[in-house]
Amino acid sequence: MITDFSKISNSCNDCKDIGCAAAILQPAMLDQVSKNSRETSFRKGDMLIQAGSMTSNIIYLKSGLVKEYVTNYDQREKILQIVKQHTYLGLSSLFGDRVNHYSYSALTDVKVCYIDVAFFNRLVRENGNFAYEILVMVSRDSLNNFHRFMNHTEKKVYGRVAEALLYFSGMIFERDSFELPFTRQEFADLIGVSRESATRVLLKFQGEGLLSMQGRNIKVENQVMLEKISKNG
DNA sequence: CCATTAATTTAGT
DNA sequence: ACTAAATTAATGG
Repeated sequence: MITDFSKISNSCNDCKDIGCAAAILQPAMLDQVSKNSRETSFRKGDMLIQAGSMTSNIIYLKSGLVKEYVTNYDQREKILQIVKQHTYLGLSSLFGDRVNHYSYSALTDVKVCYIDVAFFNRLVRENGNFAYEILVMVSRDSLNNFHRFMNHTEKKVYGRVAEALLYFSGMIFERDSFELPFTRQEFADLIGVSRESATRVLLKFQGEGLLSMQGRNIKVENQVMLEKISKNG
C-alpha cells in the first residue's frame, strides 16, 4: 500500500495505462474520472476484493496480474480466470448485483485505480461509446469463461493442461516462454484437476519435448502439438 | 544492516 | 501422505 499520498498524481488524461473504454472519453470527462478515482498499489499475494463484500468501487487494473476465484465449500479454490492489465474487476458483479461474487487477489505486484461505483454508473449511462466498450469487455469475458468451463466438462487432463499453457502463452503473456505466476496448486485449481495430475502431465509434456521448464519458468516448444492436444482432449 | 537459522510453503513421488 | 527443496520469517549480532 502506498502511504505517501502526496506523491500520487492522479490525472487520467496523461495515464499511460488507459484502457480502450476510457480512451474514448473526452478530456473533460476524463477530468471527472480523475476526481472520482484513486490509484493505489498492492503487493503480490494481497487480496483486492473478498467475495461477498459490497461493490463500493470498481477496480481498474493498471498493471500486473490478478486471479479471479471462488473458494469452495471444501476449502479448495476454483480459479475462474487470470485477469491481465487494462481491464476492470468486478463489472459483472456491479451490473448483476450489489455484492462481489468473486474474490480477487494479486498474482504479481499490481497497480490499480479505484473508481467510485456511483460515478462509474453515471459514466456508463451518459457515454454510449464508453458503455459499448464496457459491454464488449463483459461479453467477451463471459464467452471466454463459458467456453473454458464447457471444455472442462469434456476434456481430459492432457487437453486441459495444454489449453492452460496456450492460454498463458497466447492470451496472458503473448510469448512462448513465461514465468508461471503461481504455484502448481493454483495451476491445478485453474484447470480443475488435482495438483498431482497437473504436475504429472507437465512433466510428461516436458519429457515429450512439447515444452521445457525449470521451476515456474515454462517455454512452449511445440505449440502446434499442444494445440492438437488441447483440441482433441 | 547482514548472516544464520527456524518455520512455512511448494513440488514431486 | 510423505520428503526434499525452496522460499520466507525471525533472530541475534
